[in-house]
Amino acid sequence: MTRYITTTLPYVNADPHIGFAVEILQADALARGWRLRGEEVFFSTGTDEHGQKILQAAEKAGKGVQEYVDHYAGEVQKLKDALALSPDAFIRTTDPKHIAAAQELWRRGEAAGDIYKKSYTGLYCVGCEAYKTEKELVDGKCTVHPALVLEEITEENYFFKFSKYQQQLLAYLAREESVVPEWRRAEARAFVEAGLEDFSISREQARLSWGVPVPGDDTQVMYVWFDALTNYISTLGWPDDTQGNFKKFWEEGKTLQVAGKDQVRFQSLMWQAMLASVGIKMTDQIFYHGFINSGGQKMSKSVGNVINPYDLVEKYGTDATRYMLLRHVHPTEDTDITWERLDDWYTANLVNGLGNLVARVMKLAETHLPEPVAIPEAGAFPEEYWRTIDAFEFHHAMDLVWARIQKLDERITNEEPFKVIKEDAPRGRTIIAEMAVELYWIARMLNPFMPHVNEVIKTAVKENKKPENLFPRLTPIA
RNA sequence: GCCGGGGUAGCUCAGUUGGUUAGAGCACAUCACUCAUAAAGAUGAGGUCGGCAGUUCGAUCCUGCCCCCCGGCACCA
Repeated sequence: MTRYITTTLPYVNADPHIGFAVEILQADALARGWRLRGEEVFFSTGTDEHGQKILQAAEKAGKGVQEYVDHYAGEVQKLKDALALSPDAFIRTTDPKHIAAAQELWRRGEAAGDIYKKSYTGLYCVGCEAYKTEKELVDGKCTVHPALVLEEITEENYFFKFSKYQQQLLAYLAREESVVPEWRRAEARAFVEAGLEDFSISREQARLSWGVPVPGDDTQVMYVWFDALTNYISTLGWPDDTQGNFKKFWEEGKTLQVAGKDQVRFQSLMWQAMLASVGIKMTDQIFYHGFINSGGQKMSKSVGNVINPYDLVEKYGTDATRYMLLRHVHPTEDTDITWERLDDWYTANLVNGLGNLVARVMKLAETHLPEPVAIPEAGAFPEEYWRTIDAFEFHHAMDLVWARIQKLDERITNEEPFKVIKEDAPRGRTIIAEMAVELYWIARMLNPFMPHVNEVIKTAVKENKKPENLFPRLTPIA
């Protein structure tokens, strides 16, 4: 089976957020896990670069908008090395091919009779040069420009016939697999059952200049997310599909989107309706992760509790960061992360746990085994291991690994090979060899989660050589 | 108000699609110190699984009611 995995695209008006790091790591772990099982995977991610907010942020930073988005797109792309990601494609919504795809999707939606013009009335802030929703206002004023009076403006926009797809969406959501976790599917259903209103998908060019032009109407620009959602198929080469990736991975493969819990409406409803409109298969499965908080609050600059992915990598290293964000962040619930907890996990599970185990086993092996042990055949992972990965239970998959780590530690304590070797050398060597093989197994199971550590341990066992410390101890601050 | 999530060891959190001893890390106590990252290991103690009632041979897990915390209730993505 071929598989397609994609994340949502981060909006490039800030540095990469830890929440996105979690999302892309989950996607990466799945991609690596499924490849390990022998499946063909296409893993895509990228950046969302249009919209008035980005234009304003660029102006505020005193940069040209293209220069600005190039910079942040670069920051996101740096995550690939920092987090050891394995994407097959990186799509930017400013790519000409993507823009052409978004316009083609529009034309086909229009041809299907699902796009029409209607007047839209909203509260417009001249200072922000943007419409404001009631929720964004405090005392009826724009929070950024409280001195200005909001203008009620009416303009003609294009709308998408969302309401037409109520029944199709309900049928889609009836499939158990369509939304994970289960209760989010119920949420989505309740929303659809309550009735759907058509939504606007364009703005006047005069008010939203940084976006994809509406085909055949120079005065209008696509509203950001109509353009952004198209990325999931434009990255595969739709509509031309000269390389056949769209056919292979979207039409014939199993498609999976990974997104944050606030995305249900956009990904499972609006985007699916858009696909239905143009006659493209709906996404097979969408997995929604929870959010990361710190110290009981949302991370924010003003609170000063922001922990960003690059901080983690700098302090703990790439694989340790992957470990912590995949094992200790609950896949679907919100998780609270503090530096104290991170240090705790790092020391307990990696320094004292995995790292120390590798050191003690490989020291014994290197000292007492005349030659490397025979490496076990590939394949034959425990059933439970695949079950947890397929169910997006990354923390449980790793619990299985750590249970084996503890068992091996226990065995060393109980069987005392370092003592046995002195009294009965052949038996001592047998015990140590078995332990080296078990260590190799542990490494193999770490492949989707800690790709570098996976390699280092396997190499150590194959060469019968104790490696450098995998996880240096944190130096306590006096 | 409606919908949803959470309330599990001193702390931070997993888990249980009802079934003999509910798990991890930290902290604490004990053992060991010969293999291992000047520090790793093992063992143990510690929980009326938010409260009350019900269903059941049996409920932390199901049902009802109640209390506390958090999130959502459409064009910010």
